[in-house]
Amino acid sequence: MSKLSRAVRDPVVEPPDRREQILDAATRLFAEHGFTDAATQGLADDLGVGKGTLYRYFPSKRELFLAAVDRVMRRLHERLEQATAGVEDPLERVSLGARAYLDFFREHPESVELLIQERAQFKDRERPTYFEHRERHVDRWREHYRKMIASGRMRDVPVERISDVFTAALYGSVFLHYFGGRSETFAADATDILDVLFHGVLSDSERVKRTSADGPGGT
Amino acid sequence: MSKLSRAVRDPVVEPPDRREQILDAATRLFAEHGFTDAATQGLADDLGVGKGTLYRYFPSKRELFLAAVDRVMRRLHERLEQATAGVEDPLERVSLGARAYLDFFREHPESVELLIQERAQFKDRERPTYFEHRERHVDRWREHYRKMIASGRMRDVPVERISDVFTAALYGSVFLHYFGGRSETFAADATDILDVLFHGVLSDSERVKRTSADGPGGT
DNA sequence: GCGGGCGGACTGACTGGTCAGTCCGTTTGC
DNA sequence: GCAAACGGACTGACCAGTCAGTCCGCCCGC
Repeated sequence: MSKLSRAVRDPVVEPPDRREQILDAATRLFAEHGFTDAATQGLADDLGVGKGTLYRYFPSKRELFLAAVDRVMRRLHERLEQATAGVEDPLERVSLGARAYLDFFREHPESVELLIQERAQFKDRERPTYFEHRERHVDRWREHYRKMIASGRMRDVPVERISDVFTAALYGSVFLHYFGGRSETFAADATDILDVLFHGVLSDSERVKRTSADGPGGT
Repeated sequence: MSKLSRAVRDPVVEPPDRREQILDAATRLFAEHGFTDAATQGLADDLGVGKGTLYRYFPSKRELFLAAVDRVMRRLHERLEQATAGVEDPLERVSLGARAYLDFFREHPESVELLIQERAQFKDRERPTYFEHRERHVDRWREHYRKMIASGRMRDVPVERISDVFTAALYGSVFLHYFGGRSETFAADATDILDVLFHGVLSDSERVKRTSADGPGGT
């Protein structure tokens, strides 16, 4: 009886769980010590399992690491999806997306570390995980820019340029903020970044609605 | 006589030369293989010297690496200085600076790699080299923004926000461009980035001079 | 029911290989 | 001839990955 209910509720420790547990601990450890300095023995110790067990779930340290990075990126994009779900207005969507992007990395600084580690340690990879994921989603964002240009809400600038600069600003902000340490001071707030970016991207008519510019000037 | 003049001009193979040679080779090697996978033996081989010699100039692999990073950053700032030397107009200075910044990293991709490697391998460092250098120079840039705000050429936005977003966009652009591989497509061109950034930063009056915005829109 | 045995999840000591850093013999320049 | 500079063999630490063995839950034959 107790045996049966146990079998249903807590069957030994079902493998999928174990895999996730390993990924959790690995993410933490890799983020804390870096790929090279994170010893698999330490990971096993953290989990309270034998080292051999790790290799039952992942063929190598490298694959384990990459699985952790991939999971992080999947979660980022899920988060973006959630944040923008049901919102129709493209401008609103972009704002929410940017905010969610920054929030995600602020809430999960270990994700930033993992991206850095991937770039640093696996130079051989044709394309880092970050880009693989970005490429799968960037088109949707560009579509929003196109719509806004069509409706006269954005200046007619190549959408690739818009998305590239947006990405660069957000990406750069995440990294600088994460690196810089002095979290409070670096512009991590989406509002600040969007303020600057939008006023380069929005059409005049859209722009005057949200800003009070001032003074004359000349070159 | 020849001894004397030689002692002054070229004492033996002056250590500074040898030191620079080592740094050159180390920069190349670290950038190519990453810190961990760059073996000091390989470096010695590249240079055609014994491994012991390296340790006559640098106390450890770590110090050697950090010296290389530091040199890179010094060179970047020299380059920025040069690029803007003699130019009075603050707007012009900022443009030239941004351009020089991107050019520098495009011409020296190994510098990007070194910055990544530093962050990845030396998590213990209070502040990465990049920031140490940035902090020594950022005030000057902010001064330009202040001037432009005062003269009505920029919107009255906190200068910290301006410099943070500018830095983020440039920094992000360098990294994305470097990572992304497909160099041609990513907006690495300063003109594109500045176009977007300036129109969020410049005052209306300054803005109308350089853009033709269009169409209406509304939220 | 019940015991024997089967499968497979798990363990951790061990191996093989890698390298940073050392150290002393040698060479070079004066 | 004597420093100072150099070379490169050597060592000690470290660690990913392995594998022979253990342990435990379950199933099957009685």
